[in-house]
Amino acid sequence: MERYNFKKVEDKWQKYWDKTKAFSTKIDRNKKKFYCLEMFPYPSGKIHMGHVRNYTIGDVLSRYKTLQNFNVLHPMGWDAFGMPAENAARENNLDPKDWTNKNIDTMKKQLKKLGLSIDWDREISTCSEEYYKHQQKFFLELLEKGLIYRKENYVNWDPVDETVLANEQVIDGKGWRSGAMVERKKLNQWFFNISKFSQDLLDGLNDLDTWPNKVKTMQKNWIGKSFGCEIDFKIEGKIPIKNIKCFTTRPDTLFGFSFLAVSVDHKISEFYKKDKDFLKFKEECSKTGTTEEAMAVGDKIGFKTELTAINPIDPKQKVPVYFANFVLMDYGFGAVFGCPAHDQRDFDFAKKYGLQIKTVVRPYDKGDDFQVKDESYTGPGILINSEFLNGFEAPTKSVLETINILEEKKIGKKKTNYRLKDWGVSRQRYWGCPIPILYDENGEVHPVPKEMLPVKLPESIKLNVKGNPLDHQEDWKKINIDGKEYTRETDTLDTFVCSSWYYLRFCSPKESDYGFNKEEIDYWMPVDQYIGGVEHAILHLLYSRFFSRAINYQNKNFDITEPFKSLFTQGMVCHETYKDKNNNWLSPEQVEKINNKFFLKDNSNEEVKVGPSESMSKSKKNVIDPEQIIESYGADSVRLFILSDSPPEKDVQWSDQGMISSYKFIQKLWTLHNSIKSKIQKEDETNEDKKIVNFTNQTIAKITDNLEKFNYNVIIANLHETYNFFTNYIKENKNIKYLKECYEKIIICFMPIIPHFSNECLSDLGIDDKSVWPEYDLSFLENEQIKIVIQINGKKRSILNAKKNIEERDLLKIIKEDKVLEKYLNQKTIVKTVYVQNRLMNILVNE
RNA sequence: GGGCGAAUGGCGGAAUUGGUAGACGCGUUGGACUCAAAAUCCAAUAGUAGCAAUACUGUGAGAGUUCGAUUCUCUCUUUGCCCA
Repeated sequence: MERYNFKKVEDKWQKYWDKTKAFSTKIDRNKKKFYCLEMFPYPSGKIHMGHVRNYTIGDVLSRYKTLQNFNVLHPMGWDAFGMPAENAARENNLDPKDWTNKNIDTMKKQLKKLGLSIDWDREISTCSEEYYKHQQKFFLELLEKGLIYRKENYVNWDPVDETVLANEQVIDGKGWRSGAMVERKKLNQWFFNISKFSQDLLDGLNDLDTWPNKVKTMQKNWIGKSFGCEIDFKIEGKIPIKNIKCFTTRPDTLFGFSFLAVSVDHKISEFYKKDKDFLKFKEECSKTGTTEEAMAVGDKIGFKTELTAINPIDPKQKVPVYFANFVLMDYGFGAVFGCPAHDQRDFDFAKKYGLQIKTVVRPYDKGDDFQVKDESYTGPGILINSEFLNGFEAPTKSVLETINILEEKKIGKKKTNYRLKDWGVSRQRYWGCPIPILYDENGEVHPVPKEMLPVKLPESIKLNVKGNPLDHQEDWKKINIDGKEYTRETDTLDTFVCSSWYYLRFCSPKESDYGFNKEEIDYWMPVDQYIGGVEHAILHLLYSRFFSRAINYQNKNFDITEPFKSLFTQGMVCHETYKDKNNNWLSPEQVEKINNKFFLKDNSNEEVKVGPSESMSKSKKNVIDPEQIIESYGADSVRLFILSDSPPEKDVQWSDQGMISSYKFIQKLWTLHNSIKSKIQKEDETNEDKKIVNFTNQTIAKITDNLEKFNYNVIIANLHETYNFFTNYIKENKNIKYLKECYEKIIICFMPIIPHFSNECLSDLGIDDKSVWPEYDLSFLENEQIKIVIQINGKKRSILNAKKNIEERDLLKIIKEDKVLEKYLNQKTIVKTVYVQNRLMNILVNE
């Protein structure tokens, strides 16, 4: 027997799949379709273990569905625009396009080595003109429908990347990519009107049964629907503004009103723009970020105006009006009424400026003399000190009742508010999709005429400039149409726009007139299974759900609101972290394990500090390079390992031991295969023992079930069990009638996991590769002996063999004759028996 | 501070959804082969007691429902993620 040569075998099958275009897909109305999509990668240079895991999971599913005779669409592409390319190009004096395409080349080769069943004919790259020209058309289409608009707005400005960030891209007040503290800056921006669909995006979640609840909850919180009331406050003061509108979710605490706070961008700020103190204050405010989090964490500061606001339900009460840094212009109306006793933020503010703190809610277990002291009380309770509102249960009843009263008195109006804000898509970068807009000499907006699309990115551009390189490209910026001078929009689109519709493009990757072709969309969409990291739970998934709605809006050719029918979020690949004595990160390659302790490879005297296992990242150096691993152990071994150790939705620990053991296991399977093959070739098949038929049917049942439920780690266990069973079985039985048919079925079961190996085994037996997922039949078990657990008073005392479906009284007879059980039953009365057929008998006896 | 999860041997994790807890793998220990090692193969491996058959304890802690709870309910502890 030849040792299993994975290099030869994997190379052979990969070439075969390539040559026969085994995974190319066309519409086939005789088959049910299955669209399996994994989140496409950013071409950063090389694939990492996270990709290996993500794409292996998707590949297992695709191959399984193909074997089940589905028409499977399993495409791959590149999320190819973005800052790393621009930065790398700037540093190394390259063209971002060349850098990106080179990476795509490398990564494509690496993915092919994993043996993925991908239809490479549908490969797309978002930085190609072929792709982004359609995106520009979508942009104009959405603009026409009124779903895109331009406004001057404060933005999150990343001073390192010199670009605008969406709120979602600001994490802990820092840019998600650069990590720099985000600043506030006023800029003219393009916005997608995602908030128009707030309610629809929220409702849509209800239909996504097979999405993880975690993700749905995150989206729900992000959309942040809140129910409350808008209240008009009369204003007294020197400025000609009579009213300020506030939105509140707690109108019931209106009697605890002690100040009114407005955003520095509120329209009344117009009247203070010559006030030096105010301008100074405003400047101060711009240092805090624009996120809610920055507001909550940062210092609460205010600027007192000479204005007073009148409490609409208690006109005697007049309170000061402040500008405050914690009030956001784009939430509600940019004005809030302050009730310090029952809002911690208001409480901090009131303490700082010595404002009144009036308690209007008492906890259930306190009396009406309850007073808020060291912190606000935000829990439930009973309204007090609130005149006609006294006695209402807060907040359940009091909010609704108060709104009714305020509406009656024409002071307030019921209102639903959403936290979700419109999506700012302008980015001051070169390496992105150009926004197809022109400005005339008056700054008026004009869409680029359709026949002039795509607006191509200029080539050989100087990147080494401050800000947006496109801004410096005068010959590109200026354009003359019919004798009129225009200036191009130099901002490019957020790369999240590119990934919001790529799932549509995969259906019609070659369609040249429009982003997709109706017939193909109707057949393939929606994506039946989407697979990716949970880190995209909000951004990418919400944007995609928005985008399909935006296309759908006023478009008779398109009828898809939810792009992803099912979602699966896989866990990360983790590895221990290592540091030397100077706290520098060390890569696993620099470390050597001796007697359970870790030392430097170069200097075995220095012990290495071992840190917790964390998600593999370049910065912590705890990465394992997939290419090297595939080179040493083969794709099947890697696939086997990456699936074996943990459930796919959880994090998995990288383990060299585990990797080696997966590799060895493939070798063992090959040995087994050869033993089985030589048995099969002997013709004297006389042994009619059906144990193997039983085992095979049960195993197929288990694997089918585990595949459906994404229990891929358990399938690897099933594979080991199968190995153990077959190894023992052929040792015991010399000539076996059912071996061949059972073994063939079993190989097919493992095809999704280890495709090269399984195909090689089948072809080695002389079977072509047009395999079909095996059916199973558990009725085979009918006359089998099965094991039944016997409990006495709920404790397991024995396991008996019995015929399947044995009657209770027959089983009881056997129990009474059993020698082991005798001592538990002797001289005792049976009070009750509980019989679970084919599983368990519990006998309750009296002492 | 709020929301949602999670907790099972030395480790990663199984458990037909209320029915044999610890499948399968890693690690460890012992043995075979070998001059030796690696590789490979065989065996053992939750804890306590026992030569053993076996018995008792055991799924973060405590209660409850049930003939029976890792699974359902309540309280608590620890921990993770998301939002603030």
